[in-house]
Amino acid sequence: MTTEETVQIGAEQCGRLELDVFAQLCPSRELFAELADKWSMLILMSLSACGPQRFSELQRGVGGVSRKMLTQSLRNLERSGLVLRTVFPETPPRVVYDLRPLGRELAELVAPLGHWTERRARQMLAARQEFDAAHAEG
Amino acid sequence: MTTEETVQIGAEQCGRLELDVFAQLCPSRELFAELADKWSMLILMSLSACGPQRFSELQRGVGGVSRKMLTQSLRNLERSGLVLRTVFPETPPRVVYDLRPLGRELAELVAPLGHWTERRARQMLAARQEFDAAHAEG
DNA sequence: AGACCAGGTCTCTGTTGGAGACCAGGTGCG
DNA sequence: CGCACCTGGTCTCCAACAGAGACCTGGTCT
Repeated sequence: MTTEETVQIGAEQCGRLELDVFAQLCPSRELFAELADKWSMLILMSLSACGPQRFSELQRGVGGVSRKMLTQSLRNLERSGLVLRTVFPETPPRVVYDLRPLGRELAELVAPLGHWTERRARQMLAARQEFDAAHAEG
Repeated sequence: MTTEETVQIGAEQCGRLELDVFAQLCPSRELFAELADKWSMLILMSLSACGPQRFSELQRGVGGVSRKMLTQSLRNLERSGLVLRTVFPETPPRVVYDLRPLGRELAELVAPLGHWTERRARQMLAARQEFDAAHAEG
């Protein structure tokens, strides 16, 4: 099976019935690429762990995220129906983000990923040191 | 900055002992950022679903990945102890990648994410259309 | 001799992310 | 009155990064 065939089959399948994240042209791949991103995942985790939050709270909660990326990721999540954005027309303005059912579902799959990373971090860091040491000589 | 320094600073930022993916300078954040990436996740999913694979098989399996990114992602996964790379000194050369226990553990958390995306894709695409329609006028 | 194979690396260029300035417009402060 | 300040963004600029495609290695086949 050639690469072109794979892509074509993937596109056809996605156009008709099957959705396949492995297929470059499948819409589900686009969605997956958007969700399989550190900022999107950290935002979902923060909303899941701490409940509804304002823009600035999220920025503080997700260390190191720029306003630009926070805005962009939140827009995407909102657009795909994972997050609800509510504006309170006060002054100064108040905007609150919360998970919608779809987002809550996803957050429950993403959170374990964060916990796993924390639990296994030392092991992975040790592996890195070993790898780096082994490849320093050669 | 060495890994040691990073760990120390990160540890301080993270409250001395705790690893916290939300903290910008925590080593676990760096690991998380590396894993919360579409290529890394798709590679893990492919290895988990289809077993050990050669470089070119992975490239065919993970639609749209460039050799550069495939190499880079595989190196990272190998470095962190998630993936095992085995070279068979034949001609032409044969290189096989497989999951190590740590990688298999992670793959079992990542796979549901892919399946969820496929299962919910239509719903998310519908939400997008609605969102785009609502924002087209305004 | 020349082409071909796998599994990369190198170079160049277009896209993306981050830093920091700017904006709206209502409020308190002097 | 004039001015700074608040939030939740947007705009601009530059550095970093991802992708496309050329090149490499070195052994076999024609």
